[in-house]
Amino acid sequence: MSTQAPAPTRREQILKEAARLFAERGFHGVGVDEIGAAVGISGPGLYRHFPGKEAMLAELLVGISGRLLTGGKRRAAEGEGAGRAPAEVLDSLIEGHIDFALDDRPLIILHDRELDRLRDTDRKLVRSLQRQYVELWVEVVREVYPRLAEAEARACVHAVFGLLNSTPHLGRPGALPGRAATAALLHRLALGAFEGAHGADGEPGSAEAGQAR
Amino acid sequence: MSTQAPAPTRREQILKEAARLFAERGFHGVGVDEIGAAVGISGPGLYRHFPGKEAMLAELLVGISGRLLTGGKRRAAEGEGAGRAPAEVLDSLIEGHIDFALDDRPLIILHDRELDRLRDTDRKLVRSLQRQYVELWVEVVREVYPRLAEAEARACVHAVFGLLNSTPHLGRPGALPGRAATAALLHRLALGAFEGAHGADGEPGSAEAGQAR
DNA sequence: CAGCGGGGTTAGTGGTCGTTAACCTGGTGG
DNA sequence: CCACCAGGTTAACGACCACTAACCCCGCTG
Repeated sequence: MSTQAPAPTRREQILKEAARLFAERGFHGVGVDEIGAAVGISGPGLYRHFPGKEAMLAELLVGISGRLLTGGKRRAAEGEGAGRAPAEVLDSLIEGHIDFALDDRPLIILHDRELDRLRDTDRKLVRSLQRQYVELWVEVVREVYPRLAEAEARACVHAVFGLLNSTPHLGRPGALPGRAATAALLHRLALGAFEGAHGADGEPGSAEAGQAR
Repeated sequence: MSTQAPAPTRREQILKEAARLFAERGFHGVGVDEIGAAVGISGPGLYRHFPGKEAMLAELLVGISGRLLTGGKRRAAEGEGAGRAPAEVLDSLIEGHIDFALDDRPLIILHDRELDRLRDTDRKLVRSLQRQYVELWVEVVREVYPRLAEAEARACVHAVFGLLNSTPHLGRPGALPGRAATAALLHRLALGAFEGAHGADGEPGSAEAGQAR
């Protein structure tokens, strides 16, 4: 474990504090002086590490989107390589996303809150990564719940993301017993949501309109 | 229906456009000139209607928090007055929240995104309204799913709010067939989530730790 | 020991933004 | 006809803020 955290570099410190501050007060609500102060240097010293304030946000958002996607891809590949059932792969995806949501709360917040503050090129990259991540989920979900049309499945995935990403809101008094219990509860909630969506098809006549691909 | 929309007053126009802009670009990302331009007047003309930019945000957030709470109270009272089962009351709460989420997307976004930009007094008021709304749900949820400890139920409610409030994210191509289908899907997702949380108690030994009150 | 470059510092600088001031106008009641 | 007032306008002010410039220090390496 000592190789995992070999004294964080200054860049990493800055990114971590910037993420926290951006999540707390919004991108426009935080000044570079505050970010600098949070890591012990002051103001324009940040420009020795980043070309600008927006570059920090970009790196944060690209980073988390990329890590989510690669993590998801790895889990999907593990399931496909072995003969694992799709339901197990979905379990694994859910677990991975919960880990992110619980361990990187500020990033989860930024991830769907400050995307529009990026330059076009960065924003497109992040959106592309996010879209791939969603489509990864959609494929797995449709294997597990084949009665869901593609559009329905996508809506379900977005909704479950909203559910899993709600962790920031329940952090106030450390309400839940512990991390493991919270993770287990979120897992059950997510699975239940998919089950519920799959259960009855709601209005008949709306489902078969969505062609498979 | 003509009495419902008797030509929107200027104040209402301003609030509506301000909500849209705040939701799109964040409170700090929108200038008063843009808000004014969105309603056909320009810049400081807004100060004939509001004492300042923050007052607009405050009115928006207090408004939606209040409407959510009063709507929830009404639905709970209707269920209690008649001999309705708690499950029906929960259905009604879910339906009401979905209506808000689908009809007032910008406000739903602001509601959990820009709360910290308010003055202390306003923020406390909004938080109080939000807390009462959550507690209303928690009570109903615990009647329907009595095996949930209070803290668990509260976490579930927050998570389901996250789920229902995810509607902004799926709006891109009008993915789902129509409003009714989307609402039905969200309803099934929410109910399924509660069912999933209630299903197996996860780790035994963690549940009975949470005292009822 | 020279030099040099990574990583700081403080002092501007230009631009944006919320807010105020001063002024205008068209309708309305006495 | 006059006073007034709700609801605008433009101009300006002051604060803030991202970013740049100029300078500095110190641990290397040759």
